[in-house]
Amino acid sequence: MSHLDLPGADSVSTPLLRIQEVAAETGLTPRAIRYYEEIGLLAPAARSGGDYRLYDPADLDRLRFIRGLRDDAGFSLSEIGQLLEDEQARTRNRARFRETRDVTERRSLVVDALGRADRQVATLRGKIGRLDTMLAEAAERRLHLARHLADLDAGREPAHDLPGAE
Amino acid sequence: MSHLDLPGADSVSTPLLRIQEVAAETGLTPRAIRYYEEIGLLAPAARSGGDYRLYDPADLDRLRFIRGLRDDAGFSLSEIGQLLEDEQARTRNRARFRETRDVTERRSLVVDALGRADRQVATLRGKIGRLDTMLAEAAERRLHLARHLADLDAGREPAHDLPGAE
DNA sequence: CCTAACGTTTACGCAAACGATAAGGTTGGA
DNA sequence: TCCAACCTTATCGTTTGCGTAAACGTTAGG
Repeated sequence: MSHLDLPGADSVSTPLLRIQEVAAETGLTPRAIRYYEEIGLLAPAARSGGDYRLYDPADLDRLRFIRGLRDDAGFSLSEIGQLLEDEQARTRNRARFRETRDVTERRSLVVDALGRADRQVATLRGKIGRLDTMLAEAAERRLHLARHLADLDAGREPAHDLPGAE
Repeated sequence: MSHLDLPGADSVSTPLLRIQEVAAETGLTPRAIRYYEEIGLLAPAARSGGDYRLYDPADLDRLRFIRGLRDDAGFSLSEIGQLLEDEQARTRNRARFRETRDVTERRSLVVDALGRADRQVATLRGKIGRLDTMLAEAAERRLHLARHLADLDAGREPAHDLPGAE
């Protein structure tokens, strides 16, 4: 949606990709991509005459997003589904927003979107917070060890505590 | 290890718990706990005469740790196994450290531990970093929405951008 | 027109991480 | 001593997230 796509200008719009190219591009397997479709995580932008799945750049983004959530954040596909539904609702809301002039409806659309954004933020903050706690513990252990090593290398005996002590 | 446990003072040491109490305490199910034992994530501290599994406070910590990694960080049980092995190695190293006076060996033990700590830190930082990116995006969307809502409530038309625009 | 490479649907297979149930032994209190 | 509540091992079932083949249609090039 970064630039205009004139209706009917299919020939110059975007080069639709077939599933294997998409797979290579996203690092997913064709099977995984079809599976994601099966469980409702994405709809391929189009189908060819021979019923081949055809994907546009937006689909690629979506798939990369899914992969990120799966690999990086460790979310389950159903959790990812939730996040994507929010994303979709957001898009629908934007469209609806532009269609109406009714201030009340506009407001409620924005409020709705805000609620979903809050939920996403809260979800992510929760995970990050818990990971931060774990990181802090690990970092502190590391620091103790580094200090101790410095002491050893300076020929000192550890004046402070033992390595790994909390 | 916060206070002394005299050797041979079994009667007053710690109240060993049976699996269901452990389950209630940790939020895991008995089945899950047995399964974790099955795949080598923990060894119950003891068994009763009738072969009941008996757990001590350290086991509880370990189980809570496992649950945290699983639920909060989304690690697989095999990844958790790796982290726990590191933890174990760390404990062994501390013991070995206290047993030796050889400065060279002591140094190598500390270096070893430091390497493991670094790996843990790096792993966690990676995950947190990727989550932070996602959080930033979500937070920015939220901000746009909040601003827009404020505009609407002030009776203004949005002077800046549309809701949800990047 | 032929065919290699790619796609389709359908279906079965598999590892992970348990849940559920069966058949039986243990514990601890009335 | 007896029973309810708890435990044991063992086995099978379930969900998730795909891999892998079968049987067949599509596309694009020579």
